[in-house]
Amino acid sequence: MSSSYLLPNVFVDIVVFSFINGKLHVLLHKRNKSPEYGKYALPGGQIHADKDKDLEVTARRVFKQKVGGNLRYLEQLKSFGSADRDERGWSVSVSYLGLVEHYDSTVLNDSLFVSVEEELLKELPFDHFEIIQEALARVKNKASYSTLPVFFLGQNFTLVELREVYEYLFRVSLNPSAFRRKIFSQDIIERVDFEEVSNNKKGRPAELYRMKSDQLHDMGRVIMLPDERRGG
Amino acid sequence: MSSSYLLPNVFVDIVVFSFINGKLHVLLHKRNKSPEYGKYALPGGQIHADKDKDLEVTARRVFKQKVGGNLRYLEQLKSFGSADRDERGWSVSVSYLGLVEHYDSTVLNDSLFVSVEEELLKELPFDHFEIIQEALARVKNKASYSTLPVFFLGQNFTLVELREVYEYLFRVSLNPSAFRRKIFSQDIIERVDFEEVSNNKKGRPAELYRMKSDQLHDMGRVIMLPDERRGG
DNA sequence: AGAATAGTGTCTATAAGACACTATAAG
DNA sequence: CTTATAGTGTCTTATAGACACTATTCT
Repeated sequence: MSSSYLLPNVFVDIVVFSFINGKLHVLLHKRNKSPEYGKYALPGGQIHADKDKDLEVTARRVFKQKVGGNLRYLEQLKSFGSADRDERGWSVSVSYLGLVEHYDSTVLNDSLFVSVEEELLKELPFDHFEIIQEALARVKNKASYSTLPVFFLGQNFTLVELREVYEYLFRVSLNPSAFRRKIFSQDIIERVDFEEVSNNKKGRPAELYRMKSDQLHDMGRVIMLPDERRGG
Repeated sequence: MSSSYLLPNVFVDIVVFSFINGKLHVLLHKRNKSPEYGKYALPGGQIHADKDKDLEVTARRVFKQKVGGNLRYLEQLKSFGSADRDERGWSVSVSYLGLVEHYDSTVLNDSLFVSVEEELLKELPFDHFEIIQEALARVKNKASYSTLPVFFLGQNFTLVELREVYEYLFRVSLNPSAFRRKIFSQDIIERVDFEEVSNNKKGRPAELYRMKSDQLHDMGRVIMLPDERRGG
């Protein structure tokens, strides 16, 4: 029966990634409660039984309250539950993966974006480093066969911008010609005609594109990964 | 703080698939508690805070206690949590996906295997039908680019058996020649030399193979799916 | 004009699909 | 020998990588 066993604490934590200055960043939030009071950690919270219809609602509410901004993409990542991940006892973290568009500043509210390559992430409280690694693996895996990276960009984007996200994620240099062919062979993006200039740089200005629908789209395989894919 | 909000009930439920008589089956277990006492549902249970180190241990314990047998594969599927999935109030089901080898019988203990095409699955308690659909999607997705289907088969298997699992999952007819080429182009299986006969059927007996390691292996893409892949 | 960046055309290499062919068993 | 099933060889087709070429902007 439901009362015969100790109930674990349940939290919903969110790994929010953004692509800033050519590198992937993860959003951390300063804790306002003990334990680990005042330290930076993944934004998270508990279920409000009266307000939250389901887990995704909890995730969106936590993001809105603690961080704010426009979540371009959200999916459940994985649940982490064990006797020792939290000093208060058995707990479960239902973690979500969110993607947001590039922000000019790297600081907002009590939150900040930190490069995922930052060594200090290993010092995060609880198992939040492990959760971030899982989220990174998910992003790479999904990017390898889908248009996931468009959610790092604005509504309109250039093919060069899109290609650079893939190139960063997989540490490869993609052939511009093959990349365009791959993208166009699917019926997923369309030209934004009006106002086609995009840059304040030199050189030929790039054409602007946008997704035909805001959905994740399978592309079969964007690039060949040497030996990396794995799924959760 | 941990005490300021109502704690949801947390369950661990397992979707166990097996490939029996050419069709995918899911394992159901007769409930020995209310609610839904005596009805069939996914095998599941609660966390034993003293015995269970983490969620996967809980899943394996539940499987062992309620069903028993050799779990060839286990991975976390997804967590389902909402205010109304269980009449007792807010609850979270951390669900797992398990694969077992074909059983001769379809009945054991208080469990039985039911074809995933069975209409009656829609009548399962809670959101168990939805969980099964999610598990099915995961299996198909993962099978489309990996050797996941070997976990439906025994230690040794023939290429025809393996191909038939793929063919069933994707409702396609795969080219035997192309299939062999694909499998052998990866360095993942090896001949079992001794005792190479495999059948009591007519025709040329098939060669036996086994995985070189018991790990899931990425194959890039086994077949082209028309438009189906999606990930969780 | 020259530099810088964006986009195209085309050859080649690789892998998948089609399908006819050979191989090994039972009756 | 016939039938049934397993496995091979090879032609064709689709797609990815390489890379030279054209296009458009700025100074």
